Amino acid sequence: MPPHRTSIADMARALNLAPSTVSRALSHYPDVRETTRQRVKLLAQELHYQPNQTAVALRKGHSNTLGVVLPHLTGSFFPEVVDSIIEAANKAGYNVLVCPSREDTRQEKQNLELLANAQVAGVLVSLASSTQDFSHFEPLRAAKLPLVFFDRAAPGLTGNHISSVVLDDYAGAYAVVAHLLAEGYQRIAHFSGPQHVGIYQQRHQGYLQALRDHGQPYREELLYRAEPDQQAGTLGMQQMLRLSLPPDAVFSSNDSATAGAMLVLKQCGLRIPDDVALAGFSNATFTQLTEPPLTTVDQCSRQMGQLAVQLLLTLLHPSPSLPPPSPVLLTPQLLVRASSRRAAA
Amino acid sequence: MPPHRTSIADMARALNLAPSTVSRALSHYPDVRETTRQRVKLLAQELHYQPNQTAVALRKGHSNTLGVVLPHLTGSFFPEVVDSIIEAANKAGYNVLVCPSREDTRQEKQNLELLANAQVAGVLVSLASSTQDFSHFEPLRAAKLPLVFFDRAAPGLTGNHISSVVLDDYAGAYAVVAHLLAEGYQRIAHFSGPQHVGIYQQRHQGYLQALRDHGQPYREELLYRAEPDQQAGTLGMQQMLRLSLPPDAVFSSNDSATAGAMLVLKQCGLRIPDDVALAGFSNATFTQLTEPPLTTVDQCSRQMGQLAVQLLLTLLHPSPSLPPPSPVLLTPQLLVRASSRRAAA
DNA sequence: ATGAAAGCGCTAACAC
DNA sequence: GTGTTAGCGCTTTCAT
Repeated sequence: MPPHRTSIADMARALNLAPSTVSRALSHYPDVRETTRQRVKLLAQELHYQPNQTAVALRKGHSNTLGVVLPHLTGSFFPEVVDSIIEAANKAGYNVLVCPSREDTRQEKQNLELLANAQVAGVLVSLASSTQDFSHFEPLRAAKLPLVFFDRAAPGLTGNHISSVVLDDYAGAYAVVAHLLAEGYQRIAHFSGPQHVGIYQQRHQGYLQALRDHGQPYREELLYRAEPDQQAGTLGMQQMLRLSLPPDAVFSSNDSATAGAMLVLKQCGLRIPDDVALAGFSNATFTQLTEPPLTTVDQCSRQMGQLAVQLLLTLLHPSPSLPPPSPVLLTPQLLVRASSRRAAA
Repeated sequence: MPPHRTSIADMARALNLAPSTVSRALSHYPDVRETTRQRVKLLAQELHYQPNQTAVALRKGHSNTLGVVLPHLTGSFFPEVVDSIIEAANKAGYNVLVCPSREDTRQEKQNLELLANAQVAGVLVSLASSTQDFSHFEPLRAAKLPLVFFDRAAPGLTGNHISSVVLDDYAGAYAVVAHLLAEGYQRIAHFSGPQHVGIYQQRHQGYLQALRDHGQPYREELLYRAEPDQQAGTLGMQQMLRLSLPPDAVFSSNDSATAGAMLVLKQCGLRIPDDVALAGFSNATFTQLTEPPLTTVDQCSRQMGQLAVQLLLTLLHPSPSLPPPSPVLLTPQLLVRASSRRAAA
């Protein structure tokens, strides 16, 4: 016979009680005689009773699961965020459904539908880089499904059941460029990403403003724009080296692209940071292990995941007195390493 | 009013049909008049009908969700495997619930219960390193819940609804050590992990056998054993350098530990591979970016994830004619890089 | 080819 | 304090 998962009905029968009483005894319902509660709890333990979460979810209208929609699981940033999200969610009694969108808006939309159909209690989203239009969030918004954006948020999408936690990318980028200028670098190139992605736009703006504030001209030929992966770093660096006046420093909006640039420089026999300084963004694991170690900006991945869950939990259990939580802006930390420290001149 | 998700009952009412007919029209049930099917499908599209998966799951006894239990999401191996698992699962119409055990058997057990309660269709598991006893798998086994182990499998746990895909760790380790010996290294140290974890045991055995087959003695002082992370690599390397006869090569059972060893060597002013050669295991992303790039063994992460899902799908839809799938053993590839290539003597 | 009815396991509203 | 009833949305007999 198929090994039977014991149900509330089973226990009710065995104890000569109504299913509702058993249910009440197991939950925090107050008006149950203490002896009854004990009898029920004892039997439940004996039979290893575990509630069928599917049934609970159907009854309650939502499950004990949170959905995460994110661009991908490559690099170290998103895996770290997901890990901390899951840790925080589990601690609060939630499971986590992970849905990578592969940077594709269509997939992102499909993931959101899928999560809605799975009756998740709430959703955590980091936008695909191809997403420019946010209409696929309307159904969630209409259904008032609690939603927290992390790292890549939809600008202007707000509401009582929506919040976000993002990095102050502008400040991070500004700090990098100010540091490079302070070290005496003069021609600072920037490898940026698609401009409709907020984080790349902000990093680009931080770069521009830092140049302006320090009286440096903006040189169009020192900007390279592409989805900032390792290949982009390679191509960008090659292009820069063909200039009649190549840059003496590169600030890349992503560590992977920095890695690509580094490989090109080494192949050309150029020294880092003597000939060209390098600085990136994300604090990827490998940045400490390269030669020289790479200057970068820490993205507070674990803190971001924890905060995102915390915000979502607040949205899930709204306090009638307290106002809905405000969006959170994390201040990133500049990590200066050897790749951008001018050797004593 | 709360925005109402349209249900089958709604559509039945609107079309003057029975819910059962609407359900049949939407599924692949044959005996529905074609015109009826069209009417239903049209309305479903108009109203953006999406089946409530919770209800489907409760009815069917299992959901369209797969569970993944794995040690952690750090490094690059597990994130890559998870990513490929999710990709393959989504393609087959399944969601994925990710449950890290943090290398803790208690958490692993709890995750398994949690997944069982969530009525997942099947489970993919990579064991926590602290797991030595497998009794917490008995309930799954008894419930005949389809189960596929990946990378770290439970030895001896088999059955009609259980399979596995693991790497030939023994062969990988053997290849590394054979390569080091061929390059002329004489005193090859090994950084291993907990011996009850199959993968570390196998890598250790491969190391020993390669030494034996090449007539090399086994020197106990050249073995360092610890959970092989970066810190272990640091400590292990420091310990080795204090020996009167330090090793001229280190084979670490994990790339992170190799990184730790590399940092120590650089601090001591020792050259890689001239003074000490390095080789690791996993093909972590950073191994190509260090100076020198690190020799390692590719773990076929994406292939492993895909295969694991494929096996699980086979278990989910067992063909009455075909036998249950055999465990898969993947042959890893040795990636020789500069960290272990003897400079021309 | 379609309808009626039952039930997956649970909880909440309403008796008493 | 406990029992009775209903219903979450779906699929699947069984009947016609």
